[in-house]
Parts: sequence; structure tokens; C-alpha cells
Amino acid sequence: MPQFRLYDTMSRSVRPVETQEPEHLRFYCCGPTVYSYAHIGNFRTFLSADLVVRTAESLGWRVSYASNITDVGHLTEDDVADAGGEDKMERALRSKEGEAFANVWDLARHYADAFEEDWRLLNMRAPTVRPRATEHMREQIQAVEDLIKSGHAYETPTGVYFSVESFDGYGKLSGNKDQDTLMRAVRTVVQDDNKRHPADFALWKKDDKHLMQWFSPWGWGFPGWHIECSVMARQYLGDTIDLHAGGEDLVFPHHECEIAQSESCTGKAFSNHWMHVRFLQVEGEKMAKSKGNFFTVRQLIEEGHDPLAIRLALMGTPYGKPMNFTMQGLRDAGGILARIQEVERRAAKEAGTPGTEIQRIYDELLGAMCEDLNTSVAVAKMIEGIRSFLREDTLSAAQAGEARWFLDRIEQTLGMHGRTVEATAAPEVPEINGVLITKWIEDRAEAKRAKDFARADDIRKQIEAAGFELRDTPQGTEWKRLAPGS
RNA sequence: GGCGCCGUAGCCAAGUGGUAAGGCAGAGGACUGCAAAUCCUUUACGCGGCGGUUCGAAUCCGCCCGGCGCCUCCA
Repeated sequence: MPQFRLYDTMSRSVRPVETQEPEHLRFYCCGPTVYSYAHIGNFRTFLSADLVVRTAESLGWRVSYASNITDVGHLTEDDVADAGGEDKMERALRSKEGEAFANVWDLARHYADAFEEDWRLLNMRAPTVRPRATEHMREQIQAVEDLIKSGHAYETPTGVYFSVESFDGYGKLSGNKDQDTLMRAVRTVVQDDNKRHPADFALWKKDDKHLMQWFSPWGWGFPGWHIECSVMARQYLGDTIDLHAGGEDLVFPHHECEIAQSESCTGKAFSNHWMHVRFLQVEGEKMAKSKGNFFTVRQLIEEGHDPLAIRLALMGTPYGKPMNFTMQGLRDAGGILARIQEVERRAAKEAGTPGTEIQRIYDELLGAMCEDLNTSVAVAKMIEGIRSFLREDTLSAAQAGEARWFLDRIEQTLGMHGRTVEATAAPEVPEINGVLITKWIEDRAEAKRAKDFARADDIRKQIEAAGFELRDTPQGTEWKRLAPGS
């Protein structure tokens, strides 16, 4: 078995993933704040986490995987300096999309459900636990109290703050260590005179006007953004976790603050390995609603893209590099997926014994994943394996069994498969101009038999104009909805 | 100001010291009434530029040019 190595933000090097317990990975990945639909950039991060889980499982490891949902409306300026600004969920509630919801709780529930649905559609492993911030309020309050008792936190008229000077290691993850860079990083603009140090960050905000508020030893209010992850990671995975992941923007302040809180609470290392996923760009530009290049998973699916094609497209560039997501790349992925589906059709029901060649291809695929999740190479190996089965006109029973084996492997390791919706549910037969497409196809076959090719081509053109593609096979003519943009 | 990343064929993108993976597009071919789908073959004498180290560099070092990210709600 190859050694599983990942880039570690803390040590700035590619290191083996070391588990405290042999072959048992304790893994935490920071989830989204659910104030709107998650976009494909969000999912690049969660997909990378999914690939960590699948790679570990492919090595025979057990994985305890926690990925949270932040359903508390944290503030638009809830940074290390102070929790100021607007509440993200309150703002969402006031927006046009927010009109559909009675209150922030409904809004959070709706987007959390949508998030989990998209997660499933992208064929991502369900986490062992998916804790929610609002369901761990007592634990968060307890942690804040502990930090006050141990001298790491203090109360002010506006809330409870973590004292950055009480923790030596503050800045070790992000490199924001010296006072000068730290001061710049925390933007002294939003200083609070009640704080002992400008970089001190909120653990609890006092606010009895907030739409989401809880009662605490410091009165009504809500928790700071960073404390939830510290608390939930500890509760479900223990004092020290093996690997912690998130988007690159979370390095500072979020993960830096998590480390400070957790290590101050336990006196132990919070995480032994840190993984950060680089941001996704679209057509070479930063994704932004204002640029019109902002995509959600459901949007792309609605446009006719297969969720697995989206998944495959997102694997085109390894997580450690910024990725340029393009519509062309998405269409390309759809083409690869079609070939996987073709092998799925030809494969046996039961996996057979892999031959040395296909075994070699899979070993290289897994080896690439173990080397810092090199998805570019892994996908190339997957295609190599898929092609080896398409090369033959017909597969022998042994080859069909090998094909099944390989498909099972790529499902386990890459989360890719060729099972189509039509294979499990009877497809709805569409009508064209009030006539079933199957009738049009029969008419065309009739014309072909009569050698009336002009009429046959005319029928095909009509069907294509309606957005369907025909494919003549030895078993007869099949139809398929045309992929968008092709 | 701090931290970090990237520049490889028309496009996307691996490769991090031993002589350029893979995908898309393009070209040719098989199959087809013609297509579609699928398969086969083919496409970079060169890896932003200039120096240096080395028997040997896309890969290491230096400088330069160009692009980008985070540090601000953000995955």
C-alpha cells in the first residue's frame, strides 16, 4: 500500500498523514454557513475532503469524519478584531430570496437541506457526523466559561474575548506572528477600546436584539464564529484530531483562532495536519455574482449537466492549485462520463479477478491520490482503464468481470460511476410535436428500410431540433437528450 | 506591508534532476446509406525571459517579465 501524503499548511510541506490510532483517521472539515445555496467553489472544498475520505478508505482505513453546518448568522465583520457589521442571515432574510422564509431559522433549515441534497447529488460520502452550531450552544458556552476560568478570556461590556497574548502559538498557522503583520491582518479600523489587544477575538457577543440569541452567564447573545468548530471537533473526534481541512480563506483568522481556543482549553495539539483547498475561478476570473459567473450545483443540473460530470470537472485540477472551472471543461467531463456509462452497460454484475494490467492501472490511480490527491493523474488513469474495456468490440465473461471490478474501484476511490438515472427508473418518453419520440424513431426505421434516406434524415433533423440525439446501435435506435451547449 | 501560488501545444492540465502523462479541439482512418456514438493513428526538438549549478534542468539557484490568491463576509 502506498503512503498517504498531503500538503500540510502548518509545516508548509507535503507530509505523510499520520493517524494517532493505526488506520483510523479522525478528520474534520469546516462546512458552510447556510445563508444561501452553496456554489461550485464551496463544493470544490467539500469534494476535496470527500476524496481524502475515499482515499483513506481505499487504503483500508476507518474514517471518523465530521463536517459541520454553521446555522448561526455570523456577522459580516465577525473577524478577529471584533464582531461587528451585519448578520449574514438577517441580511439574507431581508433580501429578495429571503421573502420566502418566515424567519432566520426557516431560512437556515432550507439552505441546510439544499446543501445536503447537493452533497448527495455529487456522490459525496455522508460524514460520520454533521453537527450544527445551534445544536451545540451549551457546549460552546461551557467552553467560553472554561477559557475565562483559565485566564485565556475576559468579559467586557460588549462580550467575551479571547486574549491572544495568553496563547504563545497565535499566528503559527498563518504566519501572522509579529505584532506588525498581525495588526495589519486584523485591521485596526474595527478596534474596540474595551479589548486588551486589537487582535483579541470574540467568543461571545452580548446582544439582546439579535434574531438568533441564547441565554448565557453573560446575558442574552450569540457565540463567536470560531468557537463552534473547536467545540464540535473536540466533542466528536477528541482533543487532538489527525487532519483538519477547509477553504484557503479559513487559514486566517478562522483556523488560527480555532487553534488558540482549542489548545488553550486542552493543552494539547488541536490538529496534527492542516489541509487547505485553493479557490475556484470560473473562466479565468474570480467567481462573483456581479460577473455572472457564479454557479450553484442545482443551477448546472437544471441546465442539463450530470452531477457526476460536475464532480469530474471539479477534479480536473488538484486541490492545492487554483482551479479554472470552464464550461468547456464541464462538457469535456460529460464526454468522459458517457464512456464510463458505456463500460457500465458492458460490465458484469459480479466483480471478477483483475488482470495484471488493470490492476497496475488502478494501483497507479490510487498512488496518484496518495500523493497529495493528484486528481489530474488519477483521472487520466481512470480514463486509461475505461478505454481498455471500450477497445474490445465485445467483452468476454472474464473481461466483463474485470470491468465490474474496475468500476467498483473508481467508485470507491474517486466517487465516479456510470450508473444512470434511466437505469434505475423508467425514463419518461418525451413527445415531439405531440407525437412520442419512439413513434418518430419507428417512422425513421421504416423509411430506412424503404431506403428513403432523405425522409429518414429529415426525421432525425426534426428530433435533433427538439433537443434529442439519436444513436443507431445493433439493438436498435436509442435517443438521448442533447447535452447543453454541444 | 505580510503570507502564498502560477506561467508547459489552440484550450484545460500532469510531470519538481535523466530527456515532455491525460483530456478537449484539429488531422487521418475503421464502423455507418449518411450520421451519431465508440475505437485506432496522429499533433510541443520544447516547458514566460536571461544567466548560473550539473555529465544532464520544464524540474535546483539568482534576477527579470507577466498573471493570481489570502490577509475584508467568503470554501
